[in-house]
Amino acid sequence: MSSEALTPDRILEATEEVLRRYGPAKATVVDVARALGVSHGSVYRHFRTKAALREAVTQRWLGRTEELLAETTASPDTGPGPEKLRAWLARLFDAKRHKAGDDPELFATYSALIDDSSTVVERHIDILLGQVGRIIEEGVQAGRFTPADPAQTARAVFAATSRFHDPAYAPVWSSEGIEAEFTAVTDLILRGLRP
Amino acid sequence: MSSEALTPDRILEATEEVLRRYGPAKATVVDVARALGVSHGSVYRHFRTKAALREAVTQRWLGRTEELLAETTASPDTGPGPEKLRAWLARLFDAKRHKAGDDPELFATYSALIDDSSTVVERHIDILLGQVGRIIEEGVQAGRFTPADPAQTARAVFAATSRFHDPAYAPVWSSEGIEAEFTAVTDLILRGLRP
DNA sequence: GTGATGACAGATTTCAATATCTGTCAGTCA
DNA sequence: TGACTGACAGATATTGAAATCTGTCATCAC
Repeated sequence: MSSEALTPDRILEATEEVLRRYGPAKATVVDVARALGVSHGSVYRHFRTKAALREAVTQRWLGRTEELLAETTASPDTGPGPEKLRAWLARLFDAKRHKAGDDPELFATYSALIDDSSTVVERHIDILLGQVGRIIEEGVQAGRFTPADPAQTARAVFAATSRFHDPAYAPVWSSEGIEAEFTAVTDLILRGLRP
Repeated sequence: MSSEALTPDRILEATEEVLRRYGPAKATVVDVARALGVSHGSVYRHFRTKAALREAVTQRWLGRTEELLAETTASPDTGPGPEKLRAWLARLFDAKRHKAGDDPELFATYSALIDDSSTVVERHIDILLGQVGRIIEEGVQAGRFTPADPAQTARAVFAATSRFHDPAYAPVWSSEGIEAEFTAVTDLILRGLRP
């Protein structure tokens, strides 16, 4: 029926659209197939299970944030160490907050998907931890951070800022003093990292 | 029927027992009344709604942790500032971890109750924040912490250690490197607080 | 009069019948 | 030949009728 070949990418595009429309509870593989004008059997040719399809679309969503933050990680515009780490954390918080605030339903949808895609989430966190680790390493080499194991420190920084990136806390991201709280926590961490 | 007078305390005792037996989804006011050998109308004489009963039993549960930590807060055994704050955070983590690990079902039960007792939880957090604030104040006065607004700093410390006291993270409290992670985060925070 | 009861209305939950969905695969079509 | 289809079995979700629960209150017992 369709003029274009059926590719994993087109299926993911359609899945996103169907999830946006029906939400995670109601979206079915049949819906996705219908949106593409094919039978659901064809979708199963590209994704072995519905869970695999959901994971792929979740990975894609998380990947966008990873790419955005990779820019900050690689950018030479912000100085090494404290400036870059602060910028990175602020950008992560900002990205999450906008995802949650701009389209709460879609955010809730992906939060639900995330709850049963633990492998994908672990991969995502590993990538973010890698970025933080590199920023810390750079800061240590520039003499702006006290020397310490970058991976371990990255984990601590990430854990200490959970409140500002873990979707479980999304409800408080729009509350009154959240910006001040973010600044207070970030300041505390950066003070803890200085030589 | 019963030999003793029906008091709020006896009702809370029975409610805890019923919750332990049936879980939060199945426990009914009728069950509580049956456990006490009275009609459910009598329970409503002491608690206006089932929600009020649940909140009271939740408050009681959280209160036990508050009392435990108040000991550490008031104790002169640990030195002021870093030592006391570290001891307090460790004890909080320990208390939560044991609650979660020793009786996972009961912990899940109270976690569910907590989800719809936001007022009670806010009060609980305020009390804990007050304790941390006092420890910080004491530390500042002893010259062991850098001067700063104690309430604001307490909030930051509490937020930065969420991973080790928020029930949402209970699943990771029994994982491999959690102790090392706790130490890393605590070290980072204490470094950030020093003068 | 104080404290407890249990019948009751409306709200909520349970349960089983019914419908829909997932994942497979033999067969179709170009 | 290789992408695609659609009928199918077993699993999961929906639905609505029946059962249970919450919260009230007229009445009872001491």
